[in-house]
Amino acid sequence: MAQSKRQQQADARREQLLDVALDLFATQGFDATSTQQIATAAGVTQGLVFHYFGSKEGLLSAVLSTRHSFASGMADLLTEAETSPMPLEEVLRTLCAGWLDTLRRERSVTLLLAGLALTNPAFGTQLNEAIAATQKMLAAVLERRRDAGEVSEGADLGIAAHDILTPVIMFFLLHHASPHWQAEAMGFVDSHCILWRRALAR
Amino acid sequence: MAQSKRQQQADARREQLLDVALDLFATQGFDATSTQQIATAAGVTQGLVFHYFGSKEGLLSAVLSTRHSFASGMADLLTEAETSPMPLEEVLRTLCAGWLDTLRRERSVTLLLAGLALTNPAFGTQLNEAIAATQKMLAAVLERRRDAGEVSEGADLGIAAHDILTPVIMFFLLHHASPHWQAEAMGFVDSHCILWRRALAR
DNA sequence: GTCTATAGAGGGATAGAC
DNA sequence: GTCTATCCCTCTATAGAC
Repeated sequence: MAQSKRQQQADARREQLLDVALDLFATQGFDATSTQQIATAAGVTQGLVFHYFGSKEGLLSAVLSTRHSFASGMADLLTEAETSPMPLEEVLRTLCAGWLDTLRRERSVTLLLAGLALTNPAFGTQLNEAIAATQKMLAAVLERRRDAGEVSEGADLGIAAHDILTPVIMFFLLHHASPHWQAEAMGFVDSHCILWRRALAR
Repeated sequence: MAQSKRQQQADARREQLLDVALDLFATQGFDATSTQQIATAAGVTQGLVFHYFGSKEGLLSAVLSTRHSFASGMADLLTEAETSPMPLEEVLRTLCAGWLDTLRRERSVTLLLAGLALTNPAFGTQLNEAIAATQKMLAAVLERRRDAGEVSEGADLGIAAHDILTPVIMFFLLHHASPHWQAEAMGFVDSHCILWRRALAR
C-alpha cells in the first residue's frame, strides 16, 4: 500500500527539518541555534518544529540517529581493508582517503558531534568509543600484516593505529574549510602513507 | 605605592570571576553558561559580573586573554628543542611529554578554545594558525636534523611534523578525563616516539 | 565593591483554529 | 499539515541604592 499523500508530505517536511537543523546545529552549535531560526530557514513557522519533534532535544536526537552514518562508514572501509591483497602502503592509502572522504561528506554530523562531545560527557564517551573501535580494527589489520611478515615485529601496533588514524581526523578538522581541500587532502594522504610504510616496514 | 585595599579586593574578585567563568565555559560551553551561574558559583550577585566585564562577551575576551598561555607554552618547548644535543628520539620524547603536560595543565582553556573554534570562524583560524605555527617549528627542527644526517632525505617533513604533533593533541582530547591519565600518557609518548624514530631514521 | 530591582528581548513549549 | 497566538521562563544588561 502506498503512503497517503499527506503522509508523504509529512515525511518530506520531517526530512527537510532534519537537514536544516543539522546544518544550523553544526555551524552555530546546538545551544546557539533557536527553533525559530530552524523554522525560518525551512520556510515554516516555529510551532511546526514541535509538532514534529516534541522538543528541541528531540530534534537533536532525531538528527543524530538519522544522519550518523560516518562511524559505520569508517568501519566499512576497514572491513574491506582486512582482506585486501594489496601492499600495506596501498591499503593505508585507500583507508585514509576513504576516511577523509567520509568525514568530509558527513561533515556536518562530524562537526556537530565533535562539538557536543566537548561539553556533554554522554556524547563524549560515545565518540571516544567510536574512535577507539576504529583504531582497534586498524590495529588488527596491522597485526595480520605483521604475522605475514610485512610489518616489523617490535612496533606497538595499537599506538601505530592511533598515529595513523588521528592525524587524518585532525587533518579534516583543520582543513575542511580550505578552498583547496581536494589537492591538500591528496597530498597529505600520500605523504602520510609513505611515512607509515617506512615506519612499519621490516 | 601599594594598591589601596579596595583595589586589591577588586583585583581578587576579578581573578576569581575569571577562574569561575573559565571553568564553567569549558565544561558546559559558552552559550550554555549563564552569567547567573557564574555569579552563583563565585558567591556574588549576577549584576556584579557586568560591573567588572561590561558584557558576557567581554568576560569571554578577558578569560581568553588572561588564561591563554598554552600556545606560547608549546612554542617555548620547541625553542628549547631546536638547540638540543640529544638524539632525535629523546628530543621528541621531551617535546611530546611537555606538550601533553601543557595541554593538560591548561586543560580548561584548551577545551574552551576547541569548542569555540568549531562554531566561530574567528577562533577557528586563530587556533588553526597556532597549530600550524607549532607544526612549522617542529618541521624546522626535523630539517636541521636531516641536514645533520640524522633524518632520512626523502621524507616529507611538513607532514611528518603534522603526524607527530596532532596525535598528541588527539590523545589529550580523547584521554584527558581518564583516571589513569598519567600512566597512559607515558606509555603513549614512549611508543609514539619510538615509532617516529624508526619512521625518520636513515 | 556589592546588592536589589527591573527592563526588555528572546528562548522553548502548548492550544486550538484553519 | 500548518499557522497564529500566547504563556512562562530565563537570559543579558542597566540603574541606582547602600
